[in-house]
Amino acid sequence: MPEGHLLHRAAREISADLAGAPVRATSPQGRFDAAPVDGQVLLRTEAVGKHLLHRFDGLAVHVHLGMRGLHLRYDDPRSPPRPGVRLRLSGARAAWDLIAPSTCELLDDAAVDRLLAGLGPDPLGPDDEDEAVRRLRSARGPVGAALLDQAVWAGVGNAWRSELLFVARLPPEAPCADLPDDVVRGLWRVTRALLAAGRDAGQVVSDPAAPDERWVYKRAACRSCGAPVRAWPLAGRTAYACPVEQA
DNA sequence: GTGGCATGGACAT
DNA sequence: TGTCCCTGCCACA
Repeated sequence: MPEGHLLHRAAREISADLAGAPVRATSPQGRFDAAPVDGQVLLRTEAVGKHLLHRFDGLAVHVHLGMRGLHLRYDDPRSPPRPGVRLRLSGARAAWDLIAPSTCELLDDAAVDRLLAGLGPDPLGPDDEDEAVRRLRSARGPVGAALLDQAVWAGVGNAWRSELLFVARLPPEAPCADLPDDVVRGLWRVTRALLAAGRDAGQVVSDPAAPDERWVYKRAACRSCGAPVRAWPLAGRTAYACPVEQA
């Protein structure tokens, strides 16, 4: 379930467990060469959008979970890994296993810079509101496509797309170019607030008063007004919207 | 037990 | 736009 808020949560937890000390880095599965960082001090683990970076001196392990990847944490760093673990990072307090990522690779600092250069502002990163607004308003096509474009805003995925656009009462097919500046600012601010709540809760939170509920995502009826939710493919993924409140 | 789908993205077409 | 990918979950049988 890897949208940006969960990567930020993982980064926070991995850093708390492992950063500041040498880590053991292995690939039980054998599909990743962990030797260059094995025994090195993990400076920090950070998330940028949906990307995770384990930072070592001059080198980083870049992880992207894709749709199916996951992390497993073990209190006992000696716990045997399950089959298929691509990367295990272990320290004195815990072990973190990476399973089925779409990307797990070593990057030098220049390659990290290139990666980051391709990403838009992260709602869970430094608040770069003017740049965020500029990128969204200048995106081509509908706002529902722009929100999934990681070069526009980095970290929003399909569940957030539907929920954020509902909260902002915007129809997903509204052209970005037509959105007033203050509307986009409002969307950015609610995105920052809700993703932060989601990071802290470990799940999508689109209504802080009811953190387990969704407004429209994968629902048959709008949680607010009860109208039948509209679901259709938009930018390659299923979009959900209320036909009444997001008209 | 099996098949379809998915909170992702790269790549071919 | 379609397809594939080191999975997990669900519905269904």
